[in-house]
Amino acid sequence: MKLSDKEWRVLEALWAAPDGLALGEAVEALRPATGWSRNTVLTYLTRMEAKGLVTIDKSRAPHRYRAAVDREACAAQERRGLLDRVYQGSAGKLVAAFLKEEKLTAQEREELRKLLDDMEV
Amino acid sequence: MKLSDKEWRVLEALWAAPDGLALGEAVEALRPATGWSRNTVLTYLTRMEAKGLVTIDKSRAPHRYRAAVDREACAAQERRGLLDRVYQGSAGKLVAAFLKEEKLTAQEREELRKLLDDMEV
DNA sequence: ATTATCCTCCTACAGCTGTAGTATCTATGT
DNA sequence: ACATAGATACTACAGCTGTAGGAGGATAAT
Repeated sequence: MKLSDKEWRVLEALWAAPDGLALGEAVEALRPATGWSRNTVLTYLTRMEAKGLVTIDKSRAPHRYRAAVDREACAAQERRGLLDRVYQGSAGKLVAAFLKEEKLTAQEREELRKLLDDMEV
Repeated sequence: MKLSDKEWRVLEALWAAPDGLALGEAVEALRPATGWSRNTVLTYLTRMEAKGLVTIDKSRAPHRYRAAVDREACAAQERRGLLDRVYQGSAGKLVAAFLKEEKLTAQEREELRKLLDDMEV
């Protein structure tokens, strides 16, 4: 399932709330970054339920909205998408491109080196 | 400019042909991977011209279609999109995720190590 | 000249995405 | 009991995306 930019924002809000959110809470959480009206948020939530991205607990009011997909799984899909579309599956090229372009802290570099070492075996 | 999956395929075909392609050539290049009809290809090309992704040299027939955007620039945008959307801009996390997930050849690992070393300064 | 191919242009149409508005129902405060 | 604030459901509508079909002009082969 390919997520749009905006769907990511919705899911981020839900992932940040393990017990789910009521509509009002979701609106509060999303408004600062998006400026969406309450109804826009509701539309996203219901459409995303239809797609299996969100579950809605309707057993009491207000309904509670929860993410139905795992964040890391979604992240993995996005990574895979980029890898396949742009780098023909070559993780080496892709990682090299990131390293060339982005600044990393000394600590991050250390960690990455360790990861590379672990792959050695 | 956010590219769709299919637009990437079109651009890949054009990037592979520095002198541009005539429609028939583009169809040939794209058909195996996509199965698109000639008109579908033409629709992509003309829509993508409107978006500034493609240039069409109409000075003689058949027109020649060329990529109007740079592949590396597009790749950079895609990378940035993933980085911002999913990793809040933390290249370290993103690269770590790739390293954990993907297998790299010894040579790639060597090269990445060198990149990390170069960042040291 | 005729016919078979290309090529280009214009049009179409359904599904998805972004962004709501309206109407209705339901607690809640007074 | 009544007004108010939330919540939910239903509807809307424009723009983008995927995927062509048909018409008409240009070319090439016979």
